[in-house]
Amino acid sequence: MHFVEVAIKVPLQRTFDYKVEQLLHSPELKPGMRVRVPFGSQKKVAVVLALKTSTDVPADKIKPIIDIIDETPVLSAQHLALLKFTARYYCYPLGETIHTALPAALRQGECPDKTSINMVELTDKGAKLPSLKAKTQLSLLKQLAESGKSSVTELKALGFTKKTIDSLLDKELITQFIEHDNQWQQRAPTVGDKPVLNKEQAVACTSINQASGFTSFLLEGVTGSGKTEVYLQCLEEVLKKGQQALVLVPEIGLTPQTVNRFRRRFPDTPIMLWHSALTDNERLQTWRFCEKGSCAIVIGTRSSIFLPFLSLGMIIVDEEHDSSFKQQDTLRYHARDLAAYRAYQHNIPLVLGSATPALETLHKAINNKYQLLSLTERAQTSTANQFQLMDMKGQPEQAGIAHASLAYMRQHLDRGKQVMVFLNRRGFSPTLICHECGWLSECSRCSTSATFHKAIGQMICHHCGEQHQVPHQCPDCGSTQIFPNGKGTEQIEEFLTQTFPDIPISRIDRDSTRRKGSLEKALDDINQGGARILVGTQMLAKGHHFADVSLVLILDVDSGLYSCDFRATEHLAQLVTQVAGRAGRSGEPGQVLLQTHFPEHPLLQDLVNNGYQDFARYALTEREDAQLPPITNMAIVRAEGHNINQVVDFLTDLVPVQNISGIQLLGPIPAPLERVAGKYRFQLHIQAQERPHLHLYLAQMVDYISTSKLAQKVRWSLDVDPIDMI
DNA sequence: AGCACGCCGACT
DNA sequence: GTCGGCGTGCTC
Repeated sequence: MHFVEVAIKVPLQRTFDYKVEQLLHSPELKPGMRVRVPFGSQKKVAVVLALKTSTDVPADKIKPIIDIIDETPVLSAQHLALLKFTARYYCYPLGETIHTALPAALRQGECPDKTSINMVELTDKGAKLPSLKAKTQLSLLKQLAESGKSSVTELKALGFTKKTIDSLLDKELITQFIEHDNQWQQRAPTVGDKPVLNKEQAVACTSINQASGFTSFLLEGVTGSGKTEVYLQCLEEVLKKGQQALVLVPEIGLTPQTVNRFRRRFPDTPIMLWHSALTDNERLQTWRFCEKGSCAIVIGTRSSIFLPFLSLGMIIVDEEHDSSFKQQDTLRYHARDLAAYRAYQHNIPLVLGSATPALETLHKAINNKYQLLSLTERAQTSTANQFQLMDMKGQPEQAGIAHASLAYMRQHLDRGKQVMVFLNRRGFSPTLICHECGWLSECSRCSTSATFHKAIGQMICHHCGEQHQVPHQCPDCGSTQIFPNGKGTEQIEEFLTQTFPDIPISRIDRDSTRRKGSLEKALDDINQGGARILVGTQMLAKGHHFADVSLVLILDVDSGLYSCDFRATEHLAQLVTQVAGRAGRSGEPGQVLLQTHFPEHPLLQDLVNNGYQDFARYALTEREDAQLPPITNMAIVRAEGHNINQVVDFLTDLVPVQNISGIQLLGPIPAPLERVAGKYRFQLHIQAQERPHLHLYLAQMVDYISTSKLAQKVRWSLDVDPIDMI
């Protein structure tokens, strides 16, 4: 008699055994294959973890598998090991972990093997970029001129229609061909034009290329220092060895410009993209191409860390500090940290690149776990910025902008430059206040305010989305004297429109870019010089290049200085540095103004005078003193429910699970937003000097929770290595 | 998480 | 009489 141990997608910290009755007649059953099994009263797809000749399950309980789905495993032994590690590290059920890693098409039943892709490229006629009346057709030609070739699905993702493609095919400006999954013969790549590296870049490339086996590098390079060029030249060596590479990028980092740069460098190398907008079929296709070795480079967001590779030669994580690498629900994995495990597994180099490395990464570099490579020279086109702290104490101001700041804005605008104003709060004002009785607009379901959106005349809660009409009168005292309280981007835009009536202004935030394609349109407009003042939130900070911006004004620096989240200053410094990187790219130095009431704050002083590199090292010593991550290791148990007592009781019950040495517990404490969408939220912080202690404790705790009756009354989740406290 | 089983209230 | 409410317990 033969048995199999399988993982099933159920929220249980255990696996299940089945018997296999006619093993002789079935094709060779191997770990990583999917089987169909009876489960309770239902049928489910399960993944085989191991074959065994005995089981602890009593004979009257064990059932036979129904059938075998795959002829070859969907998960290799190594891949299975990665997923087992992930499940254990994040204390998440293995079946659910496998479920999140697999593309939807492989989650249930058999699926057709998609092995070919429809591609298009320019014909000789098309390469001359003839003038066309149709604008979209012309821009498609331009895109192809940039990228070399492109799959039809990718073009559709960029907003081109089948009609546009068809008419270009009719005109014989482009031609269509099929790329099969065996077309990449793992041969030496054709390499496009490449610049000569400066000394630091060359040192970085040599170090990475000479690495034998698993080595982690932190490529710490200021904006404009040419990190991407280092990636490209390292990738070239990987391709020459006939190996594949994975390039992880932040969610907003997957722009056509980035991708085109890779395509132009390696014109005949299959490069595929992986991001949330792919359809199930496209995901399956990319998955298959990767596992067969038919795709050489994947550029992908967080979840591409779970792709299978035939012979992975390198993993690159660009902007490794970016928080989008950490999944914030269900399986709360960090793609950068899993990348480290994968690189170790495959015995290959890992390259983490950032101008503003996370303190976690820097800590490892300082302790020689990662090899530090610094790029300090800026390329010709960019110059170092001048930082200036604008002391707001006693300053006359309007709409939160100091008069002195306005004077600077005018100077830069008079010189024909663009100005960027940055405020991390959308809407007109975060609250409305009653002048008579002090009433504040609050969300009825959350412990937070309802934000005033003037343009659409609505009050909106930014946490639960609840929306209602703007009140004419105070709901408490009936007064009509109710006013906006505090500033949002909408208000800044309104004020600047009045102050600079002749200057076109563009506002970029989640509200102004809701419509598909509107962000691209706005960015285009800015780069054409159509808008001269840019007002925006986070969205403005990342990735986009604005050559003519010479002044950056950051309005709400102080909110990051005194926050309950110990990572707030780190994030503020990263943001300031990234925003500042948007200025001064056209040759002359940019100016960066930080408005603050605390100009003497040591962290601000350090950041402004010595830059992020220095700031980060100082911030690490603060974490050391406070015994916070990354010096110590942390996990948070979060719980929420409509009944506050059930939530608190659940967490309180966890505290004395076991006294394990080296564990500190804090809580239950209310979450920074105690009530969201009518639910109460509390958390328990767990900290340990030693990681093994933490994991021992967590494993035991999760085990205990599975037997706890109190757990059934609340929604709970465990966050290992949390990056924010919410 | 599903789903079945089970034990109480209001309906044709 | 029975339809259906959701509390409790189990899934190899």
